[in-house]
Amino acid sequence: MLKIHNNLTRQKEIFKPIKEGKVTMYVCGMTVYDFCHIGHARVMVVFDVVSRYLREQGYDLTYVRNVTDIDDKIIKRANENGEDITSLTERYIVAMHEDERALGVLPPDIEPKATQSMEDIISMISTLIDKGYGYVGANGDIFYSVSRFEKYGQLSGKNLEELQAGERVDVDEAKQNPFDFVLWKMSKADEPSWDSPWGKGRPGWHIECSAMSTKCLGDHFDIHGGGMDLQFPHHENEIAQSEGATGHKFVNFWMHNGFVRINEEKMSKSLGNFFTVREVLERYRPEVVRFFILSSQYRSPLNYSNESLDEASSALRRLYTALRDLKGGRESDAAKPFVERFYEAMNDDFNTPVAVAVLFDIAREINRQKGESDELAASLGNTLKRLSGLLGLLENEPEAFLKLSDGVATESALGDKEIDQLIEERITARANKEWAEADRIRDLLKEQGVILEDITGGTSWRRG
RNA sequence: GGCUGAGUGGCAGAGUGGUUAUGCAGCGGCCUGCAAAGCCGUGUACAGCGGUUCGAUUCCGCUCUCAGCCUCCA
Repeated sequence: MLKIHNNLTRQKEIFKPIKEGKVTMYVCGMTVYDFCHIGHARVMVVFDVVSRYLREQGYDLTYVRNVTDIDDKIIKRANENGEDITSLTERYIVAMHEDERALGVLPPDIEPKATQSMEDIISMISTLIDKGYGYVGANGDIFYSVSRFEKYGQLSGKNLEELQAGERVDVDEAKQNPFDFVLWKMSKADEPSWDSPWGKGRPGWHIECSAMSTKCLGDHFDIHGGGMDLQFPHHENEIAQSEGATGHKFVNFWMHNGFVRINEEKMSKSLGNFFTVREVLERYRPEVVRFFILSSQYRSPLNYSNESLDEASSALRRLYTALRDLKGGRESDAAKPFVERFYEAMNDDFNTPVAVAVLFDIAREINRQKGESDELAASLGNTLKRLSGLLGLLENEPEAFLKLSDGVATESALGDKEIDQLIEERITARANKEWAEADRIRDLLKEQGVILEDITGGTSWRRG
């Protein structure tokens, strides 16, 4: 029985979809004006695992993740580059898809773009105005009147009185209330714009998600996800807009993933302390990054450092080492306790660190069985591969994984053929009990980052 | 200031009212020509102070510390 921590109630609740057997999920995606950083990677990987698991549980899932391709930052960046916003956003959408594929993230079913959803956006704003939630501000922009929406603050646990006490909100004369937010922003002469009943302009940030999610999934859907920082005001505003416009409940389960941190501080564009996915992938293999992300629970903070990535790499090597040299075979009942624990962990709000711990327990059992019962070892190996596959892990060939190293430094070192050649020479030396020569070759390879393992029936190698 | 969340062994990271997380690193042993890998064993961990309890790291209160949101942000 799957339980999900619902941020609307701040507790774990038994997950029950609106329509039996079907799940509808919307995740706030990227604003495409730059490369994705590791924080974005976490959202992608976390909800990729959620979607894989829901499907594995037999649900017919529709997974929507939007692309924000019109916004102030995009306009600013395009101006700085002296290019059209479309050429800017298209370039970064391609880059985002490359990053996703590299990380083994399966694409969402629908990936709507704000610029292609103008009709729905305008229609929702019209409805909001008709229902008295939207008004024309002193500057011509259309605003949402938060005081009209009684439940405003339900998701973030804030109320308007407390918010008034805050000092970080701009006083804008055009608004009736400082917490009112823009639904439609009038464009200046040289800005990209779309026609609307209120004049040429562009949508506010929050309205696009309300419009696209309800368009793709209906007025009421199961899961809405995104980063912690979107909880307020973005998701709060989405609820106000959607429920204001449709008149009924918007989303049942709200899921927010924790931040990636660097030195205990949030990684973000504005702080400038971010690493892009492609920078990290120059140094670590995609699966290592994925393992790193899944080694902590999705709601916890995740501290990024080279040490953590190195550790993820070592840990993954242990799993692949267990899978090495296994024969094929079917899964057996012997795996049952492990399988049960794995599902129990996943059912507990996607507790991937515990699920991963089970993978290590299976690996230990495989290692014990190797030589004892190769059949059982192989069978457990299949279980290990199946379960890790649900996390998008261990999908490479063990030999292939072990023979590659992280980083580019060792790429230019010895090629596989030369390594095999030296190993042959060493095998001959060992056969003649020329230990000094055998050790010389082993040390030589070690200097090149190649570690030998003499196992029964031969010598295998890996890059350390 | 308001509102969240968190403080676990050398590090990372789960979890629990009384019993082994798991991984990385360390130490001892087995295996090995020697290694590597693997297996076995090993570390008096739960921020502090009170309270509830037969018993609390786990529940309650207070204190301290950290992070996040309250402005764009995954």
